Amino acid sequence: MKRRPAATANTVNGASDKHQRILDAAIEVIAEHGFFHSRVSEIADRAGVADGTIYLYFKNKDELLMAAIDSAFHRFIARAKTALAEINDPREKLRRMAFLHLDGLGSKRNLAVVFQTELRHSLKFLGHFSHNLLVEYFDLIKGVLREGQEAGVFRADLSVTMAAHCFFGSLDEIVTTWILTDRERDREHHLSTFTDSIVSIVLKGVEAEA
Amino acid sequence: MKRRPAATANTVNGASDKHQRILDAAIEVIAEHGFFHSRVSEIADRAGVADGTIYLYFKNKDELLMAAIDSAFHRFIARAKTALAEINDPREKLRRMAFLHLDGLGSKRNLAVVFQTELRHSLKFLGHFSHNLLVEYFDLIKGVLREGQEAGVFRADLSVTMAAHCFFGSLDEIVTTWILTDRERDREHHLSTFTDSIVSIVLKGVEAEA
Amino acid sequence: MKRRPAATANTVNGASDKHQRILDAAIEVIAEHGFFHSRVSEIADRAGVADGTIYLYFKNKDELLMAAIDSAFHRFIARAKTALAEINDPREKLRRMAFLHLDGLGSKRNLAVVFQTELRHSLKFLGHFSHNLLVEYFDLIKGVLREGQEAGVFRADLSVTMAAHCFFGSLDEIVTTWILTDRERDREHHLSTFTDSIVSIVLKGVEAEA
Amino acid sequence: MKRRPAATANTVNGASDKHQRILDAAIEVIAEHGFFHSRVSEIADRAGVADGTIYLYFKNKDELLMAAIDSAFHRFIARAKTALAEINDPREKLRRMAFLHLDGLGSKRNLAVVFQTELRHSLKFLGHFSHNLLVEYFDLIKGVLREGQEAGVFRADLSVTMAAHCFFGSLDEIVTTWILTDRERDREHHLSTFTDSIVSIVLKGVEAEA
DNA sequence: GATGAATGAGGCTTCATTCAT
DNA sequence: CATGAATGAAGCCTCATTCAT
Repeated sequence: MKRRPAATANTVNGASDKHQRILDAAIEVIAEHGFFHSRVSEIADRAGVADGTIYLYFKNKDELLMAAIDSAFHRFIARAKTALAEINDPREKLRRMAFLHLDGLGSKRNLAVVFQTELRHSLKFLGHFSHNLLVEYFDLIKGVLREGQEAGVFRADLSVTMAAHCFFGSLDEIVTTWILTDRERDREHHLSTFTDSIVSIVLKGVEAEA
Repeated sequence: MKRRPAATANTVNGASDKHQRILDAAIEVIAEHGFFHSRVSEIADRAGVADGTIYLYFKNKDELLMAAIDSAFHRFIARAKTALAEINDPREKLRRMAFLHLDGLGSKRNLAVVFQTELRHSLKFLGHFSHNLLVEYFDLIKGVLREGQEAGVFRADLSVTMAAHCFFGSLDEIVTTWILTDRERDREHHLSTFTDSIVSIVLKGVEAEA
Repeated sequence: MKRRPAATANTVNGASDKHQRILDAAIEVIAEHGFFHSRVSEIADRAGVADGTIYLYFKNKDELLMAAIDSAFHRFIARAKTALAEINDPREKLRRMAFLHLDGLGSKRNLAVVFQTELRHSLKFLGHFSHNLLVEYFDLIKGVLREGQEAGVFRADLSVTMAAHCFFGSLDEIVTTWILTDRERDREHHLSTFTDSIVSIVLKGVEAEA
Repeated sequence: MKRRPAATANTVNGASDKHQRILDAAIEVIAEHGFFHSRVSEIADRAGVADGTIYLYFKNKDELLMAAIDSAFHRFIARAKTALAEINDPREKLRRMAFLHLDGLGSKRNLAVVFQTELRHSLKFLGHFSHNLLVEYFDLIKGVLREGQEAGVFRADLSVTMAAHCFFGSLDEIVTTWILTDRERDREHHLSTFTDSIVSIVLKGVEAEA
């Protein structure tokens, strides 16, 4: 493609992957100003490239912002998948997912802000790529729940889908609240601290009677 | 001297409450286009007033949109409060709140769209009124949970705040998924249908051992 | 149409017809800079309106420029039609048309510049309205030629269309040359001065043998 | 030190005359998009060279486009000159010029489009080289007309300049109309078909009485 | 109170041109 | 000589807001 360098061109020699630098800058700017108040020129600035360079890598502003969110989401999910592969006990898997969710977002506030305030936006108003990723994440959760049911450790009488909503919704809600908390000090409570409280409730909700 | 008409001026002679008509139009338009893509002129159109008239009732676009969301949120909460007053059993209260939440949003799709896609936005980027309302809603939930703990029907070992997050988060998540579902047919499942599934999980999660 | 004042709104009370003022300014600017180097902001300036006002009257830059050319062309043709109505002799009609063509453009250099340098452009690359007007002008010429053939004063053996091309082409060529002549003095020869020379040739070319 | 390769450098070993390939590509692109909408990168594409290479052969975009038009115009005139040298009768010369004009453009539609829609533009807004070529073409015509007057076969009472305008203008007008005609079928009438009709009129207009 | 024509600041995007390789 | 990724200036257009009627 003339006038469009391959997205992965410089990835190998790690040197100056503008593509990635632009994506990172975009996440930063979106976190600060929100989707629709993010200016292309500011993203270019932070990525250390000229305004026009953005358009060598992305068709337009919306595609850039979408790509930034998608890309971050993608890496978020990939990490979860890898981590789960090493665990067997469904209850432990669930606990681990909760921890990864809270820790992953808790350690990257910008990313968390974007996920909690802009992701739904992009789902409703922009594109469909993110939607597939969300489905993938849900499938991951549902898979664990199903395993648990088959292993007899999770209640067989409840809808896996509903349980997944409860699990994800609870985590999501905690993160949102954390994001909206302005007080620096409160944030230091490291989001992942809440893992046990949440898991304690949801797990008991889904566990089969002893 | 331009004066801003009292918000309730025409409410009495129900005839032409432009204030409310503008707020309703705003919710509609936000639901369709999102917060930052909503044009003042379109809101004016739908409310059947001139562009300039908007500014007799609201200071600027952001205040109008905030007011629209706040007003809708306010009515949403007021209904919940009223309904709860008639119930005693904490478990029944929780079940009732879940139903009201799902039914209230399930029967006004526009409102639901705004709540699920724009409310966080406004919480993070705009003002603080909605934030207070959200706190109020959470307090309502927490109040019920605390009552339950005192009555010995809810586990005493868990954080009321965390439990509230799980409860609200689960409901919120269901609504979001419903919103993002394009298929007309699926929507007909009336959101409130899911009440029992959700409550079954969360309630068991928070209930004290029999 | 909301947000679009009727094009003829103020025409009656002659006062401040912005629509026309913008069109006139556009012709001026196009004559100076050419179609694609005309800036909307400069047209707005000369018309004494804000940049945004242009867009209350025209959909976009191209539509404005096209409208300017079309409008001028339209008035040019209307004048020719009126004048011809008073004349009977086909030869005299032809002579009159030549004079009007040369005098009309010779007295409005800006208009002439636009017609000779931009009209073909707009015919090929932009829209189709001008094309219809050009056809109309040709029909006017052809009508005169046909009358002359029927009256026996013009050669019956030649294609009216070809003759019309010769007549129009000759005039058009003279105007173009005049336009491209930079020397002020030469221009003072009043374009219409050439009427007789041209008519002498073309008329003899089309006249029936005595 | 970047050096500009001699325009004829590679012409000898006919192999890779980039200079000419760029000029040809330019004519193509201008014909399609018009002068100001032609992109350097598209011309480079079609010439099969990199964008930057253009600047090894031409100072800037305008010079390239001008050169393309000039070069094509030059070859057009050269052919006419050569052909005329073989003919003696002024009337026959005129007829021959008309044929060459119509046939030359009729067989290269792209070239014709550029001549009819962009040449005036470049004359008015760009440079002066083409202007000299146009003068040369006119001198060619005027020379023939003067010969004819001296030989007593053309009217002595008319301005050679005016007659030249009529001759050129008539041909030019036919070509323009042909260009603007979209219908493939009509074009197949081979522009040169019109030679006799045109010559019949103009020649009679300029011929001396028998 | 109500109107809606007018305003003009601000941002996305294009594309001619450069220069390190 | 040739490349093509990168640059950054420049301009069209939108739309929140004002104010004369």
